[in-house]
Amino acid sequence: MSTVAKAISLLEMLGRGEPELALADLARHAGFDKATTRRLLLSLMEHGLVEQDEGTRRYRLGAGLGRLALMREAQFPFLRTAAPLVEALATETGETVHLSEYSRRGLITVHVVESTKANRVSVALGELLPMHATASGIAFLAFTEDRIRDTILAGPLPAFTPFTVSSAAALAEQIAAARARGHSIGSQGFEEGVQSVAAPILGADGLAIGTIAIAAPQVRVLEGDIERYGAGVADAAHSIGERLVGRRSLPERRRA
Amino acid sequence: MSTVAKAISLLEMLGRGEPELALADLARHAGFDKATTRRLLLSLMEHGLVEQDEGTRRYRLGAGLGRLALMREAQFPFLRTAAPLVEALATETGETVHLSEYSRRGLITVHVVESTKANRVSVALGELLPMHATASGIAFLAFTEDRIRDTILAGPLPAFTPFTVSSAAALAEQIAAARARGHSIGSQGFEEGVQSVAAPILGADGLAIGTIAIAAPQVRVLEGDIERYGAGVADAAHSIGERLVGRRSLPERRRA
DNA sequence: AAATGCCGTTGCAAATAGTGAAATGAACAT
DNA sequence: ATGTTCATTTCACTATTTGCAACGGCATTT
Repeated sequence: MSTVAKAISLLEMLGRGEPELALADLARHAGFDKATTRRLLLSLMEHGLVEQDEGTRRYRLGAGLGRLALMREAQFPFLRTAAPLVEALATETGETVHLSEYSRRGLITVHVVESTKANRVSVALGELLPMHATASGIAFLAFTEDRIRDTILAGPLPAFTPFTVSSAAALAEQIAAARARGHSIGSQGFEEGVQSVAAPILGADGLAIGTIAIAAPQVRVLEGDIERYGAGVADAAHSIGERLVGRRSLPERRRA
Repeated sequence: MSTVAKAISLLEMLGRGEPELALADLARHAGFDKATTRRLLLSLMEHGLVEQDEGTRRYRLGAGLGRLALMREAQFPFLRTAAPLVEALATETGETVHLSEYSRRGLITVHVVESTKANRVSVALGELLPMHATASGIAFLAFTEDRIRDTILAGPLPAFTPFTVSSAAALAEQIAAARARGHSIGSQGFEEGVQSVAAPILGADGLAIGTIAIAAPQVRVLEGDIERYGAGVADAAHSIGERLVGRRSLPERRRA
């Protein structure tokens, strides 16, 4: 395991769970020596990625992360571009709408507008969505490179509910259906009683860079809603993709 | 230089300037070997902190940074708490209001609401504000630990304009005045023709964790405005501090 | 078309940086 | 007071990281 990987795993550990962690806890959970852990944290603190409470000596994520995230957003305004469409769709449907972006580790929930109804689906910001068990994941897989899709199909497919699609064959089928349809349909794959619909947001190369999804309590999803929602997410995803590609300040690619 | 520090310096390099950089450029600017640079980038990519364009093979900041930043914001909701107050102050004054948070490297601009007037002050999101040359910096230094203040006073004080306070003695005086007044006043220290006023946002321990500032073109600042703005930022900063400390979901500290 | 230059990628020996056990000291609980 | 827990420091050891050099692909130039 590379030193950099260790440092990053500490960051993730600090992100998940308690707002502040003590050195000993971090070392124990990470499986590193206390001395090692501290040196890594010191390096991270040096650059503002981690902060230490002066009083309790405990560690937390630092403001430098926000800075890097802001700079990325300035270079590639995914959230700023997509947020208005997410909000519009939420208003239109009255259900929870969430936006996610692809990263190596999975789909990251970057924006959520929750339904105003009492019985609603809640999605945590920053949550990592499993590729095989969510509508967003399926929608993404349907429009990504073969390499990524194959990796998921080959890997483990843990079941989160009794309804999770956990065979590679069944998953491949769902992906193919989503590709043909333009949007995916997820039924209680990640959380019981939740029905969702998602569409891929395509980048300049025609591959998915994220997804937009509607999630609703199953009991509220009536005849025809799925189709309406499907059209809704597909439209929104399309608009986001177009705005993103148009606004791109990136120099043109070599190969298109 | 630790490996982790090298990796982070690559992140910062990717953040500053061009949205995407080639391996050779990164290696050249960072002063690392091409092979080393690539291996570091590979580690960062593994965790989603960096992404690579499939076509051009160039690197950019990754979505994983946004994830970590979101998790931090969930644990310590600085932006969410402060943003409404920033907006209110901007509406009230009609001038640009910006919010910054302390990090090891300096004050990070995390939120900006620009004036709607044509002649206005623009502040870039994610920008690092120099401690000695901005109203925000002075306000922060006036309410932080001696250690941090002394480090700045001992360090270099580069002049950004002919008006930048660049002697330690003069700076110490400004800091003392700001502490007595409760807010700081900056006059063309960072950018010519810009007048600004800032107040520190205090954390649970009574030390500054960030600042809120109003920045206006000097020509528009009339008799009495400085005092009004000073009271405005001080009030806003106070409200933010109280909400932040109150809402804190952190366990109580050992030492108060 | 052949050649040149640039870039990303890979392999390998040398060396630097990272590692872990143990000791120290400070804070807290009993 | 005493014992326990935790952060911090030290130091010899080892493994990871490093940089050179060579390779192959791609684009532009001769």
